[in-house]
Amino acid sequence: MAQKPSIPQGTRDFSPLEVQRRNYIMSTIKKYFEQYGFMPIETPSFENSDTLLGKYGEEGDRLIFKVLNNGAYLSKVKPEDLAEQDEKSLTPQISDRALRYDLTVPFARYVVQHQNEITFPFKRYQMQNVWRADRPQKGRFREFTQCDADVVGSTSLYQEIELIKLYDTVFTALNLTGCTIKINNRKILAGIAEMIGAEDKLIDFTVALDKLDKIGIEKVKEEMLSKGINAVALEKLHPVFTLEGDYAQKLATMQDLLKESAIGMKGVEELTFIHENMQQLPLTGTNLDLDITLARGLNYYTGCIFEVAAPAGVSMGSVGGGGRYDDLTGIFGLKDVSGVGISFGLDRIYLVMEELGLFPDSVRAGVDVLFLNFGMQESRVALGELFRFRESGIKAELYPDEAKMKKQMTYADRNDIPFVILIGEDEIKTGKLTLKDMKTGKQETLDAETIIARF
RNA sequence: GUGGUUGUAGCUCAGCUGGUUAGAGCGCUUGAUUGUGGUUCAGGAGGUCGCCGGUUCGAAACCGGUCUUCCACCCCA
Repeated sequence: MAQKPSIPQGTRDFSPLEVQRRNYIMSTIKKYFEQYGFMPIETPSFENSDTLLGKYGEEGDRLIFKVLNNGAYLSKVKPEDLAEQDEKSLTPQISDRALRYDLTVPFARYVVQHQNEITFPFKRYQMQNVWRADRPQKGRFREFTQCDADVVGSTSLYQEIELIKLYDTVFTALNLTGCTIKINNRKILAGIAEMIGAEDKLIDFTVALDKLDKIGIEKVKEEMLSKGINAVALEKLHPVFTLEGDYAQKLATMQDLLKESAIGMKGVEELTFIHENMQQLPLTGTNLDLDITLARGLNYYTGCIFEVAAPAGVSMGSVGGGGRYDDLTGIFGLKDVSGVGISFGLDRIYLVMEELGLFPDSVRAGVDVLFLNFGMQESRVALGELFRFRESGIKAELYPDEAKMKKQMTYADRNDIPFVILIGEDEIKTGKLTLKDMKTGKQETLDAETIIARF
C-alpha cells in the first residue's frame, strides 16, 4: 500500500451523520437570522493581505494563514532579506493574499466597497469557514465555521437587545439551554482605567482583569503591578475585584465607582438601557450576566461586548461572541458607520451538543425506507414502488444487488434505516407490501397507500 | 510562538531491562441459516509498529529530527 494519506493539522473530515448534524445547527441558526431580518452574503475565502493584516492585533497577525504568490515569487525578493531570513520583510514580498481570519473584517470591507448599493441600516448574516494558524486543542481548529449576524449603520441599542434575544432564541431552539450570555461594555473598562489613571495601559489592564475567574485576585494584582499599574490604583479596584450580585446590583456598584468618569458613565448608561428593555423580553433558555471582567478582542470593539459560555459542567471555551465596533469601516475609508454583531461558533456548539446528547434522533444521514432486493422479477416491482414512495416525499432506496437477505438487513441496520420493505413472490401475488420496523422487528403486510400514508 | 503529551490491524489498545515468525477485543469477511439485522458458534483476511536518520550482532522498544494527536499557556469560536 502507498503511504497513508492524511489531512493537515487542525482540519477534519466530516461523516454523513456529522454533516447532517452540522446542517441541523446551521439551518436552525439561519432560520432565526432571517426571522430577525438579516440577509445572507458571502465573501471570498481569501482576501488581499492588506485587508486583514493589522486588524486583529499582533497576535492575530501571527495567526493569519498567508497564501504564497504564484509564479516566480522569489524573483522580486531582495537578496539581503532572503539571506537574513527576516520573515517580517520577506512575507509581504512573497505573499499578497491571506485566508480570512474572521467574518467581521471582510464584512466591513464589503460594506465600504458596496456602500452605494447598500441601504443602511444594513443587516447581513454570513456562515462560512475561517482559518487560523493556531495550535489545535479542545474545541480549537485551524479551519472552522462561524455564523455571524451584524448590523451596520445604526447606533441604536435596540440592536444589542435584539442580538441578545437572537442568541437566546437560537440556543433555545437547539435545546441547548443553560448557556450564559456574558455582557460588558468597553466604555466601562475605559472608565475604570481612567479612574485609576491607567488609560495608557488599557490593554494590559483588561487582559489581566479578564483572567480574574481563572487565576484569582492576587495573581491578577501581581500581573497588573508587573505591567506598571501602581498599588494605589489597585486599591481603588477593590470593588471591581469583589463585585457581586445580579445584573442590577453590579451595575449600581459600577455606577457609584465610575461617577467621575464620563466615558464610564456612558457605558453604565448603555448597560442600564439594555437591562431596562430586557425586562419585557425575558430570556427563555439562557441567562444574561453582567461580567465586568469580560474583555474580548480589543482591536475593534468600542461599546457593548458579548460572549456566550457553555452550560456549567461542560468544559468548552466560548460558543459565541460579539460586540459593537464604532469605526471598523473607517479603516477602509468610510467614517461614522457604527456596527454591532454576534458570532455563533458552529464547531463548538456541535461539540457541546454532542457531549450533552442534544441531537434529535430525526437528524439522520440515511433514508427512511429500504426496499430489499429479492431478484430480477421482484426488484423490478420494487423499483416501481420505490419511485412511488419518492414521489410522495419519502426518502427511500432500493438495495441495488441481489445479495443475501442477511447482508441487506445488515445494511439497513448499520445505516440506521428505520423501515424495510420486502417484496417477494407472496407480495407480488397479493399486490401488497411487507413493512418491517427495524427497531421493534414487527412486520405487517399492507397496501402501498397505507404505508405511504404513515410517513 | 512556549511547555508537555501521543502515534503498533479499520477502531480501542497490550507488547517486560532491546532477542526468533507482531498480540487481544471489537469491526470486516465466509459459513452454521437458499424470505429476515442487532445474540451465539466455527473458519478467514488484514500490520514495511507515523515518517526519515542514528546507536547495536540484533530496534516496535534506545537516541536525534520531522509530521501528527491531545492538553496547558497565549489568544480565541
